[in-house]
Amino acid sequence: MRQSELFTKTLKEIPKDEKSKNAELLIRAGFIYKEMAGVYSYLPLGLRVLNKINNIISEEMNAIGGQEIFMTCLQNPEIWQKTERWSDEIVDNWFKTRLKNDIELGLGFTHEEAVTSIMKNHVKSYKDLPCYVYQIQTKFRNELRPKSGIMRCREFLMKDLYSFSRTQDEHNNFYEKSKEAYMKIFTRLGLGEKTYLTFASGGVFSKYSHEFQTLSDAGEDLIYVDKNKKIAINKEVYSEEILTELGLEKNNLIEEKAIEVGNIFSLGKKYSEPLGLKYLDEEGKQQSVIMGSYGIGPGRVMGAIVEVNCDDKGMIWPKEIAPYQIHLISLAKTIEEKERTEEIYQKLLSLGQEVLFDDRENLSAGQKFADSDLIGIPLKYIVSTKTLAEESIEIKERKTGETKIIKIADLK
RNA sequence: CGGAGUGUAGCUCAGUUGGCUAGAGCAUCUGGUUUGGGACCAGAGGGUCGAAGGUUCAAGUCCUUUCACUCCGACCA
Repeated sequence: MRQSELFTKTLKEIPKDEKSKNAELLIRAGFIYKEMAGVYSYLPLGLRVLNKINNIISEEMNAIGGQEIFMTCLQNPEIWQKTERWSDEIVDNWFKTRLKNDIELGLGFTHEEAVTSIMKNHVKSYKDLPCYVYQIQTKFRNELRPKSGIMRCREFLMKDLYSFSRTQDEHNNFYEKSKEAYMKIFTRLGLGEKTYLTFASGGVFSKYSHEFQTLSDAGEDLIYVDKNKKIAINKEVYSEEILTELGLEKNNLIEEKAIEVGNIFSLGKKYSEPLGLKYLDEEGKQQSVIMGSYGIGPGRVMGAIVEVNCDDKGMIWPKEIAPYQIHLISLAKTIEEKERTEEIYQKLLSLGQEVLFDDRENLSAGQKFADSDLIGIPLKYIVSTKTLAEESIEIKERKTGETKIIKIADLK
């Protein structure tokens, strides 16, 4: 991508109506646009990152047997009435709207009811189970107070997987597999070291649920972390009882603020029973399906990555999700130098590299470097009179500032 | 939803006890000089002063209502 053709621009100043680091940097770098509080659009650079996050999540969900679907935002009240989640007294963050004929609809804040209805058409026999479906789709939650930039929105993307199992053992088996898949995802996203499996309140059908919490001062949750055992307890369930249950000692725990980047729940028959999702077992008896739900918010994850990986100059993207791998910065002056820089760009493209090419004219080196630092692409490839004279390119790492010189002929 | 704060150019802000044609920096456009860490000179375009109503000879400024945004708290199935 030629930066001269990229429609987004960078801002020098901090937007007044954003205090969170993630929104400040993402807006300044032109990754996102704030439509209103808790509602953000993704611009080209931001969308590239978001898509890469989604791809990693999809790959890991596919790897444990997930089948991708795409459900609707608009929700039929009938199924939600069956689980008693339609009422505004019980669920206080519904967005609701109306058809022309005045019938009420909802904008989905989660999809247990919807997915269970779909599965009723397809799950009939024990032979159809277990089954795992997921989607990456927009959710709407009428939050009283959106905050923390893109980390707590009224409209946001969510990966939600739903598991359908025959027995509790079968469910538990998948539940454990999902924990591993989640840790793999967060490791690939560059959050592995700071992300802890965290015990949290479970709801009706299990004692605990599990959250994945990334340590950060920008977080909204307080957790107690055992860094050696790589485990944490959310303050909401912290007690003497859980300490003994998990074999943890008070002295080894540190209180930390953290961002909830994922969570997994055992749902039991909470939704399958009221909605009638049943199958016939080997003996021809009807059984209710045992369910689980597994969420990750890709937008929130993107915000968390910015919070955890930035410095006073801007963002620092991990390689696998950077909008581009290489920021080719042209400091060429003469026409001949510009042509040779263009050749380098073409060569990198032909090698299959993802390159943002800063080919903008009449900008000082300082401006280009400052923009590059803000955008946070992992590697700068700097081409100037000096480097061209030596048939070389200077490579500078965004994270460490380390530089090295390579020959143009050695590009790969 | 309770508390606090802020709304003036695309962005960040100034604007005195109400006073004449509402300003600056950044960004944008033109010309020139620059070119390895956010350069400089000259000129130009860009405003329903968040909105509605009111007081006044006169309102960005005072009053009433309202909307939006930020932060703290509550909430987050």
